[in-house]
Amino acid sequence: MSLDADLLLDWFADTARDLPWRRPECTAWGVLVSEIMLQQTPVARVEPIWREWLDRWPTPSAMAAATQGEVLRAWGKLGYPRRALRLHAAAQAIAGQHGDVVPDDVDTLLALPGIGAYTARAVAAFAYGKRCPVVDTNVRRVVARAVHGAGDAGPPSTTRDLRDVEVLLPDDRAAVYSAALMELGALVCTARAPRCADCPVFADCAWQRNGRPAYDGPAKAVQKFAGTDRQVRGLLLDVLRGTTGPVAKSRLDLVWSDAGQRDRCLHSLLVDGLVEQTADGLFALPGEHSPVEHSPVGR
DNA sequence: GAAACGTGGGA
DNA sequence: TTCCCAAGTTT
Repeated sequence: MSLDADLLLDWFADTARDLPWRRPECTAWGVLVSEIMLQQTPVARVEPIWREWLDRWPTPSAMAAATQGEVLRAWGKLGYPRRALRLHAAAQAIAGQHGDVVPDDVDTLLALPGIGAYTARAVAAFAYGKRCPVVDTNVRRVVARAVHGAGDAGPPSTTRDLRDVEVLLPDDRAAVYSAALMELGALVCTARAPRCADCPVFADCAWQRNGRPAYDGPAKAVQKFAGTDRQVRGLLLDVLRGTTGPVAKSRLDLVWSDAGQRDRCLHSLLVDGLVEQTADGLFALPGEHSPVEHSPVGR
């Protein structure tokens, strides 16, 4: 059983959001930037930052010439700032080794930093029209329901997930079909309270035929945030983003009362390359000041 | 395969 | 207010 491609494509043509990275004039670089930003981050928060980035850095080589600190500041509060560092590194690799052209094949894309199974195929499909399965959380949910008749997707398995979608892809317009599958999951077949009355493939849906059973897979782990290192790292980085020059450790000490956790987080940020210690012992975003050579983190 | 990794909005 | 969730990748 499969999902009617014509119904889905017609629905997509009528209903899809007019997102800037879907416009025909958007470059492959614009698509890549959008895909990295959209990893775990909602469209509404990505769109304004994406516009700033494409205005400021319209090509991989333009971004490659920026410092890491500039990139991290421009990333702002999108979250998971290592994505910004990896995108910067990817831009340098594309500029230096691929003639400033975003690669169009999945394996070459996979070799770039920050690009995994989803993003590589999303770029190949959406920027270059390749016929390859593009599987994100939306697609996994749509397939779990409409094809397998389950209440929701179980734990991810890249091999199985790719195969599940591969067999659904039509021979032509496969890239648009993938975009439509994602859009369906984002707008109609949502995690909570799906809008089945508006679904273009309602008639094909195995979950409906099954009597809409509840999800019966293993419980999904809920991520805590308050009090975690993730929160503390975010607070530390936010200080450095908001200042022009390097800051003293005493300034960073103000963001969290637990000294042990605070120092552990600062150290991990240094290890991750998100923060640098300057020659005079201050702390700053990387790439904008002469860094200390050998002795990290004083106390 | 599990855990770590930011942030904010909607229910 | 608390909890869930949002176009994942890396180790």
